[in-house]
Amino acid sequence: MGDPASSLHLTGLNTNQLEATSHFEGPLLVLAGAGSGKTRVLTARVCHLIQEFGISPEKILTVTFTNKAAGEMRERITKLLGSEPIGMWMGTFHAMGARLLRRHADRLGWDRSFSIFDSDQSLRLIKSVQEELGLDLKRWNPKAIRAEISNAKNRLEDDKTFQLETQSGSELFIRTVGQVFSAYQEALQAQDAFDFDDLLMKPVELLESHRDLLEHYRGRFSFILVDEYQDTNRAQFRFVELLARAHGNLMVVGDPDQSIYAWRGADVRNILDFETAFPSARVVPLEINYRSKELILSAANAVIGENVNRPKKILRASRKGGDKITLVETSNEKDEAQWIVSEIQDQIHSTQGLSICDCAVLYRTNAQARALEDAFLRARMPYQVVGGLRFYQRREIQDVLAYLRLISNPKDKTAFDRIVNYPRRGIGHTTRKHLTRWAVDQGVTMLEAAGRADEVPGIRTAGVRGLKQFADLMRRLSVRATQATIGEMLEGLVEDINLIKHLNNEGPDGEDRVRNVIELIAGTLDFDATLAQTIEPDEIDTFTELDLFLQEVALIADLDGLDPGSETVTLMTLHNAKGLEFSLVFIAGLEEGLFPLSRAYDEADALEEERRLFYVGITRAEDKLFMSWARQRRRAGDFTYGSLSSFVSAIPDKLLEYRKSNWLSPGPYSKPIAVQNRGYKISHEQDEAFDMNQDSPGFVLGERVIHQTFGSGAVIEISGFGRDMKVKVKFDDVGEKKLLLRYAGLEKDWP
DNA sequence: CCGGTGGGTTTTTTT
DNA sequence: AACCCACCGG
Ligand SMILES: Nc1ncnc2c1ncn2[C@@H]1O[C@H](COP(=O)(O)OP(=O)(O)OP(=O)(O)O)[C@@H](O)[C@H]1O
Repeated sequence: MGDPASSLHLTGLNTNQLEATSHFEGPLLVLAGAGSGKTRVLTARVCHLIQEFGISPEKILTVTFTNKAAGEMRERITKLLGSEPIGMWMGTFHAMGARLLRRHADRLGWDRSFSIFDSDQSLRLIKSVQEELGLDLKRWNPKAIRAEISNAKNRLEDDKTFQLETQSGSELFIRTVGQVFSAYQEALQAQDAFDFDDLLMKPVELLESHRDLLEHYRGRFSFILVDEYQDTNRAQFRFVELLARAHGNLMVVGDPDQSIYAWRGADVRNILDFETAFPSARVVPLEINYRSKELILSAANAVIGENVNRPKKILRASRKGGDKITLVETSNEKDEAQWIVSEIQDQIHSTQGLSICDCAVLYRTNAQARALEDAFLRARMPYQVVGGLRFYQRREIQDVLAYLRLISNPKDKTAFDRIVNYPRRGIGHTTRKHLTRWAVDQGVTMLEAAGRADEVPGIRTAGVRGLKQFADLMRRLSVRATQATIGEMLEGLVEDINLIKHLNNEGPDGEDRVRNVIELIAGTLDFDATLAQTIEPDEIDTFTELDLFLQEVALIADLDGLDPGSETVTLMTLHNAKGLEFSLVFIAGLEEGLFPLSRAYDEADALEEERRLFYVGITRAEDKLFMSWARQRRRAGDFTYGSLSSFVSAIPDKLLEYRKSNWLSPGPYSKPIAVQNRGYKISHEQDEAFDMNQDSPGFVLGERVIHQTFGSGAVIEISGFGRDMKVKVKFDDVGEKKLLLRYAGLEKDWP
């Protein structure tokens, strides 16, 4: 045992926190509310295991929600211990899965330099599979199919299981998904690729089907810790269970009230039933919130108390008092954004030591960031947006990365398809068709076929030239890849294909794109695989730097880009805010229909999840919380008229301070509302929205209707009202669909 | 083969 | 409003 005086990680912990931290063997559940120190305890326990119980770091596996969280935790641990926990595996489930697969993918029939497809690439592949199967993209929404496949994988159902379970009695849509699923999975394997969900599902398959590996990793990871356990799905549970079942040294930490990912397969029962799954579990509650002022916490508790479906738990504030929560009514989203910006300015001026990096603006949908950004730009206040369109998802970045992927994995047909004609090489639809057919016949990769384009029947000379040119280029790049660093390679690539010039010729957005590409190169110049923490010292030679670079890039999450030290206000969705804390928090867009989102009205579970999201938002605030809503908001082209979110009514009046924006409470210098609003055109749809009942045909349950694409069917459910009115129709051919009445263009079907 | 145009669809949250 | 796709003329 270490010297107690050196046990830095224990200082300041309360009794329960200490109990959890010093727990040694056997299952441990820390189920506690927001800001009670769950993450801190988990960090401390890792230190304790190493320092007090003498556990070697390489025996420990810690799963966090983001890579960023993993990095920060590693840093904290290093500080607390005075040395780095070398050999410890720490990261997201996806990163751990990828790491495992890098080592053993060959056992499943994949090459170890497999590609990882992000959701965009999955979608592309699904579309191309659909095309091959002759499934119309309009009628069978590829995104819906992707979601269905993704959910299945998160339930650990592979294509065969899925088909078996849905073969009989299922609607046509589901059976179609099954069909696409199989072809999609086949295509993935054919090009040595895994999608995001495979990174969770395949490791389970790997461990279940290979006893020796299971034994090995069970022995290796004698202690397993999982943060944010309330948002794990079935595949993740199984992964943990496989490794931890035998020794039971599993610590999970979470808060059922912060479960906000059920929509992507997370199952809160994982944490609720933990004691059933691991009967000998010790349970430690944490009941003191150290983050938020008492007043904020009271509001949070009142809000979450409205949820029926939850285990009650205690959460008391250690920080007494606090300012009232400011609730501000604004005229529209611009007004709201301006109000927020000027309030931040006021607060910074009036509060000693407060910096703009202590401020965060949270919202329900990414689209809301636009108006906020405008306001911040105009006020010249620095800000950073987390999420939205990611850097690595931008077209020009993906184009460049596709070149790298194809070098790393020549079978990656999705990458090939993306870049074979970018920049233009005169290769079109027909050429591709011939080439694909020939490649399949000969059993060679597309790249090899391109190199032998002159042998392929049916391709015109221009096409042959283009293909050979492309194959040559790739050959040169591959040679260079063996000698140069990634940064150097990228520089060479950009030069070889004249990318900068091409982008500049593209018009107004070109300059931005050029800047992005240059930023990418700059970022790769100092990429160091050993620092990427993805390999063990003895494996360095087994993986190429390129593979690891691509892997890291594929797994980057929105939040990983967040720079907490920089002098900026942070703008992000409520989902991204989970686990973070800020002195000042603004929750924007608190309108009925936006937050909670109108789509959540139909199901009680969905509405409760929205409410938990609100709870997460409120509990991010340390000192002061602001909430705002707008009477009028532009959403996707047309106007919506909102009222204050019903969520707010759960907060006792005495905790709130009501305010109005300048536009709404005209001071001596502000213009009257009527003048301000004149800029907005009153559209026709707006009137429609107001008297939907008169303008749109009223449908009744059981009524027969006809839809342009889906054909005829019967109305089986009606929900929502006004512009949000929805009908569920059971179509004769495509099964059940929920449609937004104002888009659907349904007609009555008179017999 | 390419680029422009126009029509139709979409609106949630993310590893 | 923005995006994606299909179609058409050069
Ligand atoms: N015993 C303690 N004394 C003082 N401060 C503490 C104590 N325990 C935790 N804190 C502080 O409380 C804040 C919240 O801790 P932490 O993030 O670990 O909570 P959490 O339960 O993981 O929160 P959430 O569920 O909201 O993510 C942190 O700023 C942490 O430093």
